[in-house]
Amino acid sequence: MSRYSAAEIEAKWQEAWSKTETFKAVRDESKPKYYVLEMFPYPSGRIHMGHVRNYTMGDVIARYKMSTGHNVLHPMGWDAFGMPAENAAMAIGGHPKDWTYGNIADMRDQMKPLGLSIDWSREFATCDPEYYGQQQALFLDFLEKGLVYRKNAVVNWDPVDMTVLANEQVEGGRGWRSGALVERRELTQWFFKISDMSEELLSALDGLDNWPAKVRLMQENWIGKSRGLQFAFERTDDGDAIEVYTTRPDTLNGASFVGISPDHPLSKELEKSNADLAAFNVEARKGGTTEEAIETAPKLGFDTGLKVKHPLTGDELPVWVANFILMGYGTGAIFACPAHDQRDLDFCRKYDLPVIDTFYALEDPKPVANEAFVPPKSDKVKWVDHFAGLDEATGQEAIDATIAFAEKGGWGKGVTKYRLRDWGLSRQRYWGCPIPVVHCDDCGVVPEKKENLPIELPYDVTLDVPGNPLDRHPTWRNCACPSCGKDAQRETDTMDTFVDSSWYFARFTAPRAETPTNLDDATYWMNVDQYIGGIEHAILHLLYSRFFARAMQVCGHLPESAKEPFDALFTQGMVTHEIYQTRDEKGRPVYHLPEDVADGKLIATGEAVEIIPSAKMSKSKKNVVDPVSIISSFGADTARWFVLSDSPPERDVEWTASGAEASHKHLSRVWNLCDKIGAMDPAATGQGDEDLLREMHKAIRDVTLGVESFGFNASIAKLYGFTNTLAKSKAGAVAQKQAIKTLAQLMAPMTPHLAEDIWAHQGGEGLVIDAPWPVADEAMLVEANVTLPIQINGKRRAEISVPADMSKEEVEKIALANEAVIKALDGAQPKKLIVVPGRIVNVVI
RNA sequence: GCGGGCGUGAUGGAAUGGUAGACAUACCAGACUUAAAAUCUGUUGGGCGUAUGCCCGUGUGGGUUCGACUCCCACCGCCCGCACCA
Repeated sequence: MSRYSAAEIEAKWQEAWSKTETFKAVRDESKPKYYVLEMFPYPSGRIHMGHVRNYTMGDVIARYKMSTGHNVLHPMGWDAFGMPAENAAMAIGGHPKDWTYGNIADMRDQMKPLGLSIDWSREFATCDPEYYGQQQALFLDFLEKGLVYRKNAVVNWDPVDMTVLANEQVEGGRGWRSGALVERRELTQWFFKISDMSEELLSALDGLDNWPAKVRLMQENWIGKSRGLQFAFERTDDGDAIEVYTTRPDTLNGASFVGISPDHPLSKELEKSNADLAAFNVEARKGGTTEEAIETAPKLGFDTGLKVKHPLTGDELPVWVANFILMGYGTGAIFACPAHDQRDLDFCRKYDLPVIDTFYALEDPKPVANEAFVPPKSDKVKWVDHFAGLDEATGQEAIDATIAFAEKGGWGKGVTKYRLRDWGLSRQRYWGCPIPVVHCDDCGVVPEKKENLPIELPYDVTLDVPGNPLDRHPTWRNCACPSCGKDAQRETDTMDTFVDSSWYFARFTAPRAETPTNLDDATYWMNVDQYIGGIEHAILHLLYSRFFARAMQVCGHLPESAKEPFDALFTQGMVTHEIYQTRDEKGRPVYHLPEDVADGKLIATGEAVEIIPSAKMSKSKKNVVDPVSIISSFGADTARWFVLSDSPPERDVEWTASGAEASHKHLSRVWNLCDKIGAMDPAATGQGDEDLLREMHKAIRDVTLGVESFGFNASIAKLYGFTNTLAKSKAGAVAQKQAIKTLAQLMAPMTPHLAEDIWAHQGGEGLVIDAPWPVADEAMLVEANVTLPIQINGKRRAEISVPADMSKEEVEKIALANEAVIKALDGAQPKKLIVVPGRIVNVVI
């Protein structure tokens, strides 16, 4: 008997698929199309287990759909622009382009042995000029349609390196290289007008039934639609207005001060003549630009000395500058109601400002001390003295009444606002798609002509000093103005890499087209029927892609039907691994590679290691498992089988060596089983043919259900079960052969190479990938009898076996005649008797 | 800080509001073997008990229900995102 040799059969079947061009996607109107896409990878140079899991899931879907008669598009590409290439160039020398293309070649080589059903003829990288040139064309189209504009925005500024920093380059408020305290600084930058589509992007979420509810909710919160009151406070000194926006106008009577952002025009005006305020603002602008940094920074305030008049009470309120007020949201000015907002309360306690209660809990009317009273807007509360005449009302009722009251009085109006900001796409970096515009002294900002695209990145750059090398390139910047022809200068900012990934799915439908898309191809292949990727992309990437699909439709690059580009979304979990650590003499952790550890001890020294379970794989923690070494020792099918088994796809899966070995053992077992059945006398009869086939049909039903509902782990559990049944079966050769062939088909999406080999071994016709998916015979699934548990007061005490179609009344009779029930009742009548047909009996005593 | 999620044996996990622990790992025992590996078989949530069986048990505390891992409230822990990481 020969042994299961993954290396041998995997190479063989990959060659067979390649020879027949099985995975080449060609338009075919006679079949339903199916577009399955996994989020494309960043070419770091090494694939990791997370990739294996992500692409295997997509591959299962793709292969399953092929078997069910679909014309499948399953492409692959590279999200190839971005900072790591520049960082590598700075750290180890070399050029971002060479580094990136080298990594792509390496990763492709590592990925191909997985046997994925990918149409490699459609492959591209976002750093290919053919791709980013079309992206530049899209930018110009968006510009023409008014979907792109320029305005000022804040960036992280490193005052020592004199360069813009990404958020991830700010560590604890300091630049990662220089260690200097980071400042927020304004630059003129390009923006996509995504906020114009806030309402559309929000309301269309309702139609995304096949997206996880949590992702829709996260997007909804991110867009952040709010209804509030906009009105002005009048300054007592010169009568000028300070416009504020509030979502809690009902608390207006509890206002204790008006707060403005350090970047509010009034604050900027005042700091010119107020050195103390100027110093305060410098301090307030320190730190990173992230919302997290701003929200968690200590709350600081500065009393401007100005006063404003409360529009209702006429009281004077002080005007403070506060570091936690964002210029980018609302009007950059608020009024604070400390009694009903914890942040305002902390601020007022710190600066000794008054706290005025505007409502109390119905049953507990006590003034606020050090904890703000913030009930849900739907709770009824008791109002201290509400101007709109309310006594007991919910917050929402009071908000509505206040807005109506303000509009009637003419001093304010109800306004709908969105938290969603326009998408800043400018990056002061080299390794990205150049923004195709030219700055001309006479004509201003001029779009490049489409015939001059792509505006290619120059190769001759140096990355040895911080900053954007395009800025200091001697000649690349110089060009002729596309409008007047005079000497002009190129824009040196490049695009955010999110732009690259916001339309690649559309490009895959016609990757070599001379325009961004080919409308016929896009109409045929779009939408993506199943998109698969990490939950970390739940908001930005997916929201930006939804915006792009709409903007591309406006420009005629996508059909109307493709404006929600992803019909179904699945977010998969990570692959984790234990971390093995010891401590050095100072107590700092020292990490060890999995291969250096056995039985909880270091192999070299025998020292015991601490084990941290279920940690995200990371190089610095040394808990990475390299798919390449797994494939070379066990084969791709084992790796694929393992990452699908055990954990549900949306959750993290922990890689364990024993689990991988067990997967391999199981596949060997299946292979041996195939060998054994193949050697049976074709005429041999046995016992239990019917039972085996019954189990086979149940396996077909359950495995299919698992694949269709992303329950791959459940499918695999069923396949284990069915394999065990088959291994123990004494059935005749015909039934066993049918069973193993069906097993091969059911395993084919997960372990395609092994499945092909078994299929061929058992004389299956053609390739298993081309064989139609088996269909469960309903008649074989019907069970004659069911086992019903009998509960007494909700606890299982006995069980009975009854015909599946037995009436409720008869089941009741049998249940009451049960020994355990009679004993428990002890002659009394049951209080209640619940019979759920086919499920359970509960006797309440 | 804000938004979203997760929490079940030694371990990964299963369970349309209906028998908690399917399937797998690990451990233990047995078969085969001169022996080991490989393979096969069996046991295994905790406690009490010879046993029929009984009690406890799904992060913690409450609630809804005939019945809760599942629904609701509060808390604890961990993970993801927070607009220049991809």
